Amino acid sequence: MGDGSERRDQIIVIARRLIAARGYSATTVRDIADEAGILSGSLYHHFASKEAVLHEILHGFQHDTLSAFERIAASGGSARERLDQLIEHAFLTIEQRPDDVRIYQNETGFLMTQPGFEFLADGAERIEELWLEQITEGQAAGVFRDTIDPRLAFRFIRDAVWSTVFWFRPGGSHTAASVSENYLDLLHHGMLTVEG
Amino acid sequence: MGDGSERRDQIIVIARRLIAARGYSATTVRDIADEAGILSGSLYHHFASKEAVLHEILHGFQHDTLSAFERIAASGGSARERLDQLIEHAFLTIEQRPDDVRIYQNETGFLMTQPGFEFLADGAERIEELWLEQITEGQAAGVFRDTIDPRLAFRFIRDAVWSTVFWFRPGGSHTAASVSENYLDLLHHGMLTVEG
Amino acid sequence: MGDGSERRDQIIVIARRLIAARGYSATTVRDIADEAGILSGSLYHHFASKEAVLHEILHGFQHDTLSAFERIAASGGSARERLDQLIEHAFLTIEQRPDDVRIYQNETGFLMTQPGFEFLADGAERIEELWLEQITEGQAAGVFRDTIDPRLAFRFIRDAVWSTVFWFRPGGSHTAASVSENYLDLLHHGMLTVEG
Amino acid sequence: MGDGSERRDQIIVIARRLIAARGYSATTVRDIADEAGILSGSLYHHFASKEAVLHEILHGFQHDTLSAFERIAASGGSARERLDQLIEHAFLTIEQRPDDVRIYQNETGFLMTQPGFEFLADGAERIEELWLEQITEGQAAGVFRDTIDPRLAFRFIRDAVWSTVFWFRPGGSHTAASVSENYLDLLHHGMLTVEG
DNA sequence: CATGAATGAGGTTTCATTCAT
DNA sequence: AATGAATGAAACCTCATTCAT
Repeated sequence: MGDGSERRDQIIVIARRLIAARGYSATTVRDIADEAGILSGSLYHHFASKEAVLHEILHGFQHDTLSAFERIAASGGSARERLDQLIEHAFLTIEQRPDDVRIYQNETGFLMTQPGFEFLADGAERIEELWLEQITEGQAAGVFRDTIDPRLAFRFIRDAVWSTVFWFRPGGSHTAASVSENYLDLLHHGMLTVEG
Repeated sequence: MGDGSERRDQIIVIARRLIAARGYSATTVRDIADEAGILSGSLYHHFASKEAVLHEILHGFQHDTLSAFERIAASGGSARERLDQLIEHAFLTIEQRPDDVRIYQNETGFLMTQPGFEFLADGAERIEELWLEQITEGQAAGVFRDTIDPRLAFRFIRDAVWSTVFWFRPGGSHTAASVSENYLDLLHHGMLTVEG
Repeated sequence: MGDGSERRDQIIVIARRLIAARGYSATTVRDIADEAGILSGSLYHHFASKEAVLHEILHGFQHDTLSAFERIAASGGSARERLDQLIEHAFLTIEQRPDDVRIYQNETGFLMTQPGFEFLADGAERIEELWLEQITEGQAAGVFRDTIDPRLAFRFIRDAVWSTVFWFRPGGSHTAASVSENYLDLLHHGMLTVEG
Repeated sequence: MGDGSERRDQIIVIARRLIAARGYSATTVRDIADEAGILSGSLYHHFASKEAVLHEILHGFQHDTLSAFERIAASGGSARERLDQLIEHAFLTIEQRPDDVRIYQNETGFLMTQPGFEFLADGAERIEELWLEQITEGQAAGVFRDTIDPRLAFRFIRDAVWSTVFWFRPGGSHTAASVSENYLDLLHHGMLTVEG
């Protein structure tokens, strides 16, 4: 178990879609097996448990996201550029892997304390570190205003960005890029005009 | 059924706490009844179903929140002042009724399409109208920058604000008021300094 | 318990209608109480149990029916006239007390062996005696053909007659009297014409 | 689900016996599972619901009965012969499948209006057509007396015949054949002697 | 690899009944 | 004579999981 057979991959793909749409606890092993064209018991040849499927989805997603964030945080440029890139990458991820993001957003809160899912808390902490670095560095450099608590700023940004996954639908009046651009504009300059 | 007896209220209070903590589908009727000191079947003397408990919690919460928003939207002052008050009221609500907010945030997405819960979509739409009015009015008045799509702005704000319920813990280094203040500062002026 | 208060009578009337329509076990104490405008628990001021209501309905009905049959069996006239009268009385009862008949037909089979409902078997036996008397007497008198087992004849007649309660609807193309007349015609002369 | 495994068949056999004896609503899923030597939940591996078991029993029975009736109605001979054969087949069915007949007699009235059981009303109507054809044809041919409403005649016959299932016990003083013979004698010639 | 059958625990709900007030 | 709250048993059903074949 752990090697990537075709069936295995197929099951993950199906599970991802269903769990994203209905939630983990409302998605049954049988739902997944049905769509894969096998019996629910047969699913246990590929995964040790229902939780193991969720584990694999979340672990894979967090690994990829964290890697990308590490890469950006270690890249050249200014703190402001790096923060922008982190945000842009998040919007890109929402566009490319919306189901993963939805699952992450929905299930992570409850799971973080569950045995076997400690990696979620660790990853969340590491992500916070990486983003915070940019904010505090930018404040130190005088490019970000320092009247705002950087921890709060991080959370405001993180939540606004990732939550878009629940309402953004490609094919509407906005692309992921235009949503990203709008958000960065708002974040950079705020809502008020100079006169306001 | 529908009027408020003492037991009924007590059950609602318990259910609110448990559902906020574990999620609706992971909270069992027995969990609720156990904490109320009655048998699970006895709960059906007070409520027609498990769903009816959730309905009452969400309906009550949405009613109160919407009323407050309507009042603010209809009050005097500038669009900017009203938007600030909407946001401040949201933070206040998070402080005073965190369980209601958590349930609303967690369960509303799936429930909105379920029969009997249409009021959730209606309410969400009305809230969007009320907030949008302030944003577009502020943009028309030249007090809010108009390079940002007002719909996107609304959603960015809404999600950032309400999501704080998942991490804000009173008694830490921040009060609800200071979180609110920080958010308004960030929203008004953005992250960048004038030089940045 | 046992005296006839107004509420008591009202409950019996309601129960009769509901049990006839849905069956005893599918009719709940709450169904009955609801229609009576009281709470289900309050019903126990008037009756010791749900079964007691059924008992009263069936006992009363059987008493009345048996009395009438006894009276007819003891009346003057020929055996044939008395058998006709028994049958006519049954059709009359179906017209006047259809709910009682339906309940009797539906529930008696299972109940007959239940403690407290032994009177049903006793009454059924007595009724069989009374009807059989007429048949055997008629056969002895040479007015009824004696190639038919009188016990079988009784049951064929009884079942055909009482079963009409399940399909006869007054206000249609037949009255209870015309149904009765048709049945007696068929019973007396059979289906075949003299040539047939 | 729908094909016939051994366990499935075994469950049907058990359910048939229990439902015939106690009635559908008084027979529990556990009763059935207990006799099959499995847990009540395991029954749902074979059937979607308790109702589905009943559906299968009734549908199968109605199908077989209707087929036989159609065959007889389409066979050669006179209307009188065909009516006799219909009646004889009914008595044969009572002897061979008494549980099916009992269930059909007991549950059909209430079920006919329930979703999923519309076939019961359709079948009952088709059966009425088939039997009526013989009666009206016989009347037209002058072999059946035409003073009797054929619809009433059908119902009198149907009810008398099928109701025997509730009292006929093989091994007593009568066989199914002798009961059938007695009924046909009564139906053909009526009770009265020529002198009567 | 998959099936088919089963487990066992637990879920929501129903319902006749009791009883203090 | 009725209420309102509760009981306790049992109902139907779900679901993750196991395992012999």
